[in-house]
Amino acid sequence: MRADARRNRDKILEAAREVVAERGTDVPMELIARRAGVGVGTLYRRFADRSVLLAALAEQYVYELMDALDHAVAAEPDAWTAVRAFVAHSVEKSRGAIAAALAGTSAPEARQALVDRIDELVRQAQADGAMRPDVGTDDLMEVLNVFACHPGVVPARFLPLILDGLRSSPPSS
Amino acid sequence: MRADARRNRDKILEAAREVVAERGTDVPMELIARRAGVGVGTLYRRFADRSVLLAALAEQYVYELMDALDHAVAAEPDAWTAVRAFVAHSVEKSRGAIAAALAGTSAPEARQALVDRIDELVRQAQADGAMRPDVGTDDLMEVLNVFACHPGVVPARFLPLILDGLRSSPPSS
DNA sequence: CCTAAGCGGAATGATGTCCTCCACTTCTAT
DNA sequence: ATAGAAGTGGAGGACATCATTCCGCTTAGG
Repeated sequence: MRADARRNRDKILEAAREVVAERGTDVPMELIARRAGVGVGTLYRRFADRSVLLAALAEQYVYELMDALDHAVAAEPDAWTAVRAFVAHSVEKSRGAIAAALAGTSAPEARQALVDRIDELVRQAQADGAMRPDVGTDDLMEVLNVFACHPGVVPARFLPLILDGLRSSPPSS
Repeated sequence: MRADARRNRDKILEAAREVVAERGTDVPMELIARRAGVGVGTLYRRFADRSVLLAALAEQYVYELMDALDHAVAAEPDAWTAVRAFVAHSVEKSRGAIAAALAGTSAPEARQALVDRIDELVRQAQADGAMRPDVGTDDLMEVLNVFACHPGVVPARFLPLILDGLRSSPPSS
């Protein structure tokens, strides 16, 4: 593969990440191409069609999220703090792409591994008594997904509210 | 206006409410017509185009939300409890249509009146010390909007979490 | 029973998007 | 330096989706 081709491929993936994050997975291909500064022809040369491009994105994301999780766990001995850090990082960093990564049909085994690891951490946080026992990893994923699919909301503003809602023993009224 | 025509008009509005709630405001007109059990021709006879239909929906909703608010306030002496009741009712009852009602461009004065009344209640709840002082009516509206625009989430599951996050003095970690 | 009001849904035309194709450009190995 | 393989851009064909119109038929209701 020629060096310039590789560069373009990277630019396309980066552009796709941005545009998908902003406008969802069914954004016109031409927008992605333009954002990457290439023609649609080039895009299609690298990714046979939209689904292939999204699959590549998804795979990239799953691995990145896995890394982020590892870092959070390594940096924070407390499970709940790690969950917070991971969620905050993921939402801030990836936005819409999370949807593609988690809800898409690509790389199912890697995705499952990620979900399993998150689940482990969630159970720990619950065992520590820091997180409500009546919400699970699925709920966490759903929250991520809402942020992912709803570009309008400002994560910095709402994430703390939602994370507070996930904590244990809020005043009961 | 003939009696059958009036009936059809009502069926169309009801169908539009359902379909818009499920799939958003840019749902195909034919779907609305089919759900109502009429032909598209009939739909267009009553509502000149999509924007007119949405405006009618929006107006209807704003008044309904206003009613719901009145009821919540009348039934609950406590402001925060009333906020909870109102939000829960609105989300459960209207879903996507809230978006049309609150974000749309129709009936701006009625909408403003509604927002003002909600704001009043929120301030009261905050003055009572039941609701975080660092979130306002705008945030509440945004939450409604997220539920409205994201048909995938189950309100019964997530609303309590979010409302808990809006409450005062959650444990601080 | 007459007729104005109403009705359904095929037809039309406007948009918007995917993806192909090919004449032209750029790399890079020799 | 240069051949030619690899890469590129973007116009355009094919297609799908919808909004809206139109008109021959049906029906309410006086």
